Order: sequence, then C-alpha cells, then structure tokens
Amino acid sequence: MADNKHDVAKLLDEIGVLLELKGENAFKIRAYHNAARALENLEEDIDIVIKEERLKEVPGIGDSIAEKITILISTGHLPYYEELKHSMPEGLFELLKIPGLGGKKIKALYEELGIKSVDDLFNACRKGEIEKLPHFGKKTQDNILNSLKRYQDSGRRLLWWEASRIAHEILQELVQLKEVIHAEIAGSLRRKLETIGDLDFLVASSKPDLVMEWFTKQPWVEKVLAHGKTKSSVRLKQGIQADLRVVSSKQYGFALVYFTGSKEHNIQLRHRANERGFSLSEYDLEAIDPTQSALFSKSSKSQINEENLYNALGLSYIPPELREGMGEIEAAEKGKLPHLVEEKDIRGVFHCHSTDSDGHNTLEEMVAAAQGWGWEYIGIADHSKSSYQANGMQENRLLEQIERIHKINRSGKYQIHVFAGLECDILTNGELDFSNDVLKELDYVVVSVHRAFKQDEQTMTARIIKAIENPYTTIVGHLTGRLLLRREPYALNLPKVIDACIANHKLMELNAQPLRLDMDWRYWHKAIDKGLMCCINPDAHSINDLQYVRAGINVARKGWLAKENIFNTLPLKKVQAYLLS
DNA sequence: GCCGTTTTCGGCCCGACTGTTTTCAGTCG
Repeated sequence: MADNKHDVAKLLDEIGVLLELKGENAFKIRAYHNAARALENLEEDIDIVIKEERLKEVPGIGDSIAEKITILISTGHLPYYEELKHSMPEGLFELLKIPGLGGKKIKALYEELGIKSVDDLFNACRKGEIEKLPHFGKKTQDNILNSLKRYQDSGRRLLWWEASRIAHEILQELVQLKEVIHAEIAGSLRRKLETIGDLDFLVASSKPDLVMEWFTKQPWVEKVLAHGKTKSSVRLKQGIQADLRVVSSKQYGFALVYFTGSKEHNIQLRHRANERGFSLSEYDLEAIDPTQSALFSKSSKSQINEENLYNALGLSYIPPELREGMGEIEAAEKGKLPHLVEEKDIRGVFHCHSTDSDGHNTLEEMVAAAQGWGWEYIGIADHSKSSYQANGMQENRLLEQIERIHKINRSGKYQIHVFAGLECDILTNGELDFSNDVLKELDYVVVSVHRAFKQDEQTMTARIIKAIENPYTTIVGHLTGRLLLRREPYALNLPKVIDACIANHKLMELNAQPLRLDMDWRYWHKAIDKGLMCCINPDAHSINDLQYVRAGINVARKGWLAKENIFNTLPLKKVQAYLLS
C-alpha cells in the first residue's frame, strides 16, 4: 500500500483531511500535515530511519505518528487510517473543494441532513433545507449554491503564463491611480508557480477605500465576492479570482512578504521571529516583550523593504521563487542560497522546430529570430520519422536539412551559430527512431517520448534509460510528458532516470513550454546537487515561442538553479567543445 | 498530535471578511 515516503506522506495528509471532516482539533489536523511535509523533505531512506528507530527524531513526527508510520511500512496497512476512512462517505472529501465549506460545516451538513456528495448538497440547496439549519442561513445557502455551480463549471486554474498576462494588465491600471503609492503582484504568481488559482495584488495607499471602490467597479469584474475596508475579492470575466489588499506605506514591506507567501514559508518566518522574541504579522515586526528594543525604529519603518526585513531576522534576502518552505530559510541563515540564473545568462537554445517538421517558421526565420534575442547559438531539432502526426522527417530529409544548416554556417550571413540537431522519438522498446549511422551526422540529439504513454512505470523507466544510454543521445526532452491542467505525467521512476542521466553525462531538458515546464521544479534542487546538468529549451514551434525561455527561467529559479547548472549559459566555444567530445 | 533551557501541560502564525447572532465561529490565505 505504501512503499515510500511520498506514499506515506500522502496518507498522512489524507488522515489530516479525514480528521478535518470529523471536526477534530485544528492543531491535531495540522500535526498530520506537518508530519507529511517533514517526511517529504526527509533526505534519508525512510526504511533505514525506521530500522534505526530514529523516526521520532524527525521534527514534526512524535510518538503517535511514528508508531503509525512504522505499522504502515512494516505491515503495508494502517488500521487507524482504514477505520477512519470507512467511517465516513467518500463524497465528503470532494465537498472540501467547494469554496466556503470547511470541515465543520461539512460535518454539520452530513450529520443534520445526511449530505454526503456534491449531488446531495445541490438537492438540499434547491429544496431550501440548508438555510433552516442552525448557524446557516439564506445567504450561506445561496453562496454554497453559487460555489457549487462554479465548481461544476470548471476547476479553474490558469497557466502561469496566461495568469501573468492578465495580472500585468490590471497592475498597469493600478499603478496609474493617484491614490496608489506602491502596487505589486503577490502570491503564487510572484513566486512563479506553474499554475495559478487566483491573482493577488498588494497596494500601499493612504486612501484604501477609494482603491477598493475602484477595484470592485472595473469592467473586467464579473462578480464581487467580498468588499471590505482593506481587502476585496472579485471574480474576473476570465473566470479566475483576484484579491486586492491595501496597506499603509509603513506596512508595505511586511505585507509584501506576507502576501507573497507561501503559507509554509510564512509559518517558518513567524516561528523564527517568535524564537527571537518578536511577533511578525503582515503589518509589523514587534517585540513580544515591550521592554525589549525593537528591530526597526518607528521612524525607519517606511523604508522597510523585503531585504531588510529578512536581514532583521538574520537571513539573507530570499527571492520570491524560493519561498516554498523547502529549506530556503535554513540556507539563507547560512548564507548558502544560490545565485539564481537570470535571463541574461542564456546564450542559446537547443530545442526548436521549423517548417521542416511541425514548426510555423522556416529554418532561416528561426535563426534570424534567435539572433535577434542576442544569443550566440541556436539548435534546430525537428521531429523524427515516427512522429508522423508532427510531420517527422525521413532520413533523406534530415540529411538534407543538416546540409542546409552547414551551408548557413559557412555563408557568414548570420553572426549566430546554428547546430544541427533532432528531436528523436524514443520508440516503445527504448531504441531511437534512427540508426546510429544517421545520428552520428548530427551535432546533438534530443530524445523524447511521444507515444505509448500508458506503459507501466518499470517499462517506461527502462525505456527512457535505454535511450539515455545510447551514445548519440545528448538531451532528454520533456521528461514526464505532462501537459499542465490537461494531461498527467506518465508513470516513471524519476530518481532512477536522473541517476542514469548523470552516470551517462547526458543533459536533462527543462522544457520551457508554459504547458509543460518539465522536469518539474520540485526535483531540480536535489538533482543538481547530485550533479545533473540542465538545458533550458523553449520547444519553440514559431519565432514567437522563443520567448518561452522566460517561463523556463522562472522554473529554473524555483528549482534553485544557478548559471553553472545550466548548459546553455556556456559560451559557443565551450558548447562546441562539449558536443564534439 | 507535537513540542519544550519559562518542559509533561498548555500552547500551537495571525488577521480580514462573512454571516449569523448580538459577541463570535467558520473559512480563507
């Protein structure tokens, strides 16, 4: 049932949710979620930790949870969990996803009206049964009904790329208001998370009511969800929620940290403040003991920015992308945060398509556009013959394309160097789509899976590792095949594939297509520590798509990547030397 | 359920908004 720490963590999280539905103590619920996070961040092999009876030494895991984990791992079952799960209907889980419903209300609905699914809830709303319950009312019933309709329409999240475009349009208007002193995008959008559930804005102003008034009355607002003195929420016509908070100038630096999050990061920051005798809120950092001296003088508070707030807590500045509660605070304390890669560090890209397969621009148009970006090199990697859906090239067309690329380089028409590459299909048995006799004519080869996504984990892992072991393979393309919000990644043992890449000196692509962003940022930090080298590629199918490199940089930064970890920050001469070796 | 150099009980990050009730609980971020 559970054979690794991620499975165990998932189960602990599930226990937390079940306890929430039981109406349990909120701190007990949090203890299970905390323990799940502690396990996920555990560096060691869980089996060894259990064997050496060191589970309780992990912060966040105490007697009770340690015992449960041990039972689970040794027997494969956890009776406590199974009894809990069977004691309540499956459908209650889903009700937690309805905005406005938490554990307490769901419990009341279940116990008073026997509601155990979204459908039951719908019917009860329509019959007007909800409003008759104690502590519920007409408005609550209407809100639940609206949330339900909304929920059934869509589980609306947007890609970061799309959300960012919408948010910047709103920000542009916000900063132009004369009442607005500062305005910024906050939340997961500022942290550059790959998908976004809502847009967060933070404003400094001495006239919050006017800003709120403006925000809730804009033409792009479909519905006002909340309208207070300092906080409002609206649903945009694009279907996504946008929240605005207004604070004073003096509070702005504190509020920006708070509203950028993540929740985990904030909790850790507040704990840290408490340990030092201070209380951190979205408005201030105050001494808990009034006789203790403050970290900031009253007069200096209007100059508080994120950097000096982190410094006051004994930390170096933590860029928003890293604020995920995944070790960044410990690293900032020791001054060991990486110097994150920046857009200007990129000197070229390797995964670009042309009209020779399924691209929209010709090879020469792609080359000219890449030169316009100021890069030193571009690699063309069109599809191989098995990707017939993508107009994959037969051997003769590939050889002809290679010849054309050589000619472009010899002509001196462009300052940028062009590498002759290929996005070569990994066939279902792990062999590549062309023989090594053909592949040896290329400067580099990106290998990717484009079909037979349903293979089991073992087969898929062996398939990709076999491709990695081919001597002509250079880069592993879009590792998991996921399409964000559309298609799950295929089953794959990621650590094994990462290890194979390192052992065979192959590059791992960070596919910067906003829909892919694959390999996921959560895996990069550990992988580069083990020695994996990254290549950020736009997977461009047109000259416009070259800008996707920016989405790739976001994700690289979230994955703690510095310039040194990224192959395509190298100058042309070094790249050529590597590809020849 | 976890934690602890104010340690085995009594805290646990903290504040805004909504709705129901009339002083506060639930939800959210």
